[in-house]
Amino acid sequence: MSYPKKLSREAIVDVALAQIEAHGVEGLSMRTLAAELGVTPNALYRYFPSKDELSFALSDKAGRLLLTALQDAAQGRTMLDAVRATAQTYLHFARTRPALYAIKMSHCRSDGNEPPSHARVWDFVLSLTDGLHTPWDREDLALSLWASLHGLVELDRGDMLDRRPAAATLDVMLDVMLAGLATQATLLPPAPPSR
Amino acid sequence: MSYPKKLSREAIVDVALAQIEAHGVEGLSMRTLAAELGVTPNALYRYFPSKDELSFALSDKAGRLLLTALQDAAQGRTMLDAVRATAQTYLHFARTRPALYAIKMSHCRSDGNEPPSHARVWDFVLSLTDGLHTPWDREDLALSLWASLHGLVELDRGDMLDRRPAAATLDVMLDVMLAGLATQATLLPPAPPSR
DNA sequence: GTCTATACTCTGATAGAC
DNA sequence: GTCTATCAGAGTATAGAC
Repeated sequence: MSYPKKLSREAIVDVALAQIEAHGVEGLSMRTLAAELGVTPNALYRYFPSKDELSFALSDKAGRLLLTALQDAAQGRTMLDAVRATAQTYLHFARTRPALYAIKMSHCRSDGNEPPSHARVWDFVLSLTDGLHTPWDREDLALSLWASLHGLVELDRGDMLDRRPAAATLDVMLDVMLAGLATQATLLPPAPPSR
Repeated sequence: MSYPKKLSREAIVDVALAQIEAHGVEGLSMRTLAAELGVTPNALYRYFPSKDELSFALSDKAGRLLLTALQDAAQGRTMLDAVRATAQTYLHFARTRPALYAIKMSHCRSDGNEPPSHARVWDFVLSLTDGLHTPWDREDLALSLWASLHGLVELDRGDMLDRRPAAATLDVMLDVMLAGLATQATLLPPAPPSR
């Protein structure tokens, strides 16, 4: 046939991810992406109805990469250690792959149904508090942890940390939060396997 | 002369702020802004060399509004109460004026010298821990608080709170952090005046 | 069904006339 | 100090070639 298939959703996503890691999230354009793929811009629209839909797919893929990193960090650790290791890995991921992290977080706003990878990351963060009994709501605790991590990442990205190393501030943040948790925790059982 | 003066930096900033509050940060364009001011787009470039410089000025003004709100909330309270009230006001400001908050936070990245209002907000947050003695670094503690607040705001904005009310999660977050602080605090003196 | 060609509208930004 | 004219680049809709 005359127009052999050149594209696929996977190929587009892969090249797009490479493009945002190389030139930032803002540096992704349908035109340069198409050029990189050796195709005219509108060919992409056979696979993604809009740039937003493409970004959604990128967010999903980035979320899966983040989830894997977090799971690896937590595996085989007791709960408190798992929280620390996960938090450090979260910060490290966001610092070393900022564009990936940014697109993962920038497209979670659901239009109806949540992105699968986003839900799975959230489930994982929530699972970090499995078996922890406190007067506080577990979801609120997990959200507090996540918010603190995300906020630190964002302040770091915006150079708002007053030239301090993010990792040191993270240590203090975790010290305070875990000390606060310990004041009310009635049970800290051995870690269930995280994966 | 043929072209009498119609504009000023203040007038441009005011109309631009109204525009982003009405249509979001993305909804601000030099063209619609100029139209609103009854002027052609390029007239604005006499006052701001680029859109980025304008955004910088908007960020600064928004930062001053936020600072005032936080100072009012803390005034006359003891330290722990001031922290809670400030945090709640911070969240409220970000939720009720999301575009203002977004532009305040999106242009803190300094190209050399920090924006004045950003520095003043940071000084204020830092001052909340005045007189608090713990083994932890005061700047790290203040940054942890700020990061947690900012993160919560961002998760809320992105609909990532799993349909929970942000204010309730904030309460838990503060409970945990303040409990953690209390385990190590050797001195919690009466509040110095916050303004 | 897959891709190309053309074109429309929007954006931020520049050059030079009045 | 503001105007007109213009540019380059973005997303994307439509029509048509194969």
